[in-house]
Amino acid sequence: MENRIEDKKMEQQLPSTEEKIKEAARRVFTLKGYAATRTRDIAEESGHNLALLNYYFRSKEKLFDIIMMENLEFFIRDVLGIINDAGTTLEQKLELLVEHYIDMLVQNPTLPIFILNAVNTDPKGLIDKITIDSLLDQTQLAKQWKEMAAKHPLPINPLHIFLNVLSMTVFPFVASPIIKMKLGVTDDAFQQLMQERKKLIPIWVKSMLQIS
Amino acid sequence: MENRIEDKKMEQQLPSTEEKIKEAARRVFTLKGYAATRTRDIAEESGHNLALLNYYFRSKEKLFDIIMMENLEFFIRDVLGIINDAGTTLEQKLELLVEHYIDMLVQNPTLPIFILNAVNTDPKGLIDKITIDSLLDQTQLAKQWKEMAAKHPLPINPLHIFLNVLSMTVFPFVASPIIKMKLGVTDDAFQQLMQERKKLIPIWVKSMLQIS
DNA sequence: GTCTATAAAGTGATAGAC
DNA sequence: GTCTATCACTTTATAGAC
Repeated sequence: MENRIEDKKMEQQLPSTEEKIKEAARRVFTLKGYAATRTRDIAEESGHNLALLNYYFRSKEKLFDIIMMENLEFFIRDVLGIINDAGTTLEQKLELLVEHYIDMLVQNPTLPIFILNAVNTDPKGLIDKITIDSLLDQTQLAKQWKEMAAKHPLPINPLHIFLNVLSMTVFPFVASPIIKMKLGVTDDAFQQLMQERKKLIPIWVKSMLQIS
Repeated sequence: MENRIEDKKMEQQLPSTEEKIKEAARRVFTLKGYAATRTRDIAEESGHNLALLNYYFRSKEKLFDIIMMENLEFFIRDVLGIINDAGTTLEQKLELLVEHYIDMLVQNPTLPIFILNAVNTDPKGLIDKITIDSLLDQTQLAKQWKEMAAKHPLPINPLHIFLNVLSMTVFPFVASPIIKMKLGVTDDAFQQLMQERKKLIPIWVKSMLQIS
C-alpha cells in the first residue's frame, strides 16, 4: 500500500515518457496544426527520439487523433456543469460561461484556431468526433431559455444569440495576431481588453434580447 | 489597335495557362492552407503538369505569396470606398460594411479561415504584408466617429465595438462546419441566417453604443 | 524501453525531349 | 510552352542492437 502511494507521487513528479511525448505533441499540434507538424518536431520537443513516438502511438495520425479528441473534450469540459446548474439564473449562466471561456482561452489562446482549422480542412471525419450532446435541449439552460421565450417571444432565430456569444468571446483570440500587430495593441492591452469583455458581453447580449 | 482589342477578348475567353494555374492554386491553397497543399494537387486542379507550376512561378512558396497577397487585397477591397464616402452617415457605413462582407463571404466562405490560419502559424513574416493602412484615422469613418464620440463619449475602448462587428460578421463563416454538422443547420438555413444578420448586426451594434 | 540506422514513401524542383 | 522522367531531399515508419 505504502509503495503504491509512493509510486503515485513519483508518477506525478516524473511524467512517463509516453506522457511527455503526448504533451509535446499537444503543444506542437495545437500551435502549428496537423500538416505543418513533423514527427521530428514532436520528438525533439519531448526530449526523446523519433522512434519512441511510433513505439507508443503507432503513427502521427493516431497521435493527432488522441490530441484532437482531448482538446475537444477540454474545450467543452466544465460547460455542462454550468448550463445544468439548477441554482443559477439564465443571466448568471451567461455570465459564468463567458467568464469561463475567456479565462480558459487566455491560458490556451491557440486552441480555437486549432479546432477551427481542423474542422474546416477535416483530414477525415474528424468533425464527427465533436460531441455537442444532442441532449443539449434537456439542460437547465434550455429549460430556463424556454421559460423566458414563453414570456417574451423572440422574433428572431435564437441561434443568432448563441452565435453572437460565441463570436464575441472566441473570435478575438483567433484574430489576436492581427489585432496585436496591425492595430498596435500590446499583449497587456489585449489581456485587459479580454478581461473587460467578461462584463461587457453579457450586458450586450441582454440588450439584444430586449430589442429583438 | 483592332488587333489589341481582339487580343483582349481572346484573353478573357481563354485564360492563359499561367492564369489557370494561379486560379487552381487559389482554390487549393484557400481550401487547405499552405502546409497541407501539395504542388501536385494544384497542377492536377489546373489541368496541367507539375513542371509548369515551377516554370511560371519558380516555387510553391512564391506562388503562395502571390495568392496570399491577392486574397488579402481582395479581403479589404471596396472597404476604403465605403469608409471614405463623405455622402453616407456613420450608420449607413456600418450597414454597408456588414452587407458587403456578408455578401463577399457567402461567395468566399473559406477566405477567413485561410487568412486566420496563415497569420496564426505565420510561415514567415506574412503578417507584415497585411496592409491595414495607418492612414485609417484620416478616413471619413474616423472623422464621423470622432464627431459622435464628442457628443456622446464612450466609457469603453472603441476597439470593443470594432471587434464585435468583425466577430459577429466573420466568425459564423469560420465556424460554419460545426454549425452545419453539429447544430443540424442546413446549407439553405445557414444562408438565410447570414442574410438576416445583414440587418440585425447594425441594430445590435447601435444598441451597444447607446447602453455603453 | 530507448536508441541508431535505414527502409519506404512522399514532395518540391529540374533536366531535357518535343 | 508543355510534357515525361528523374533527381534531391524530406518525412513517416520500422528493424534491430543494446
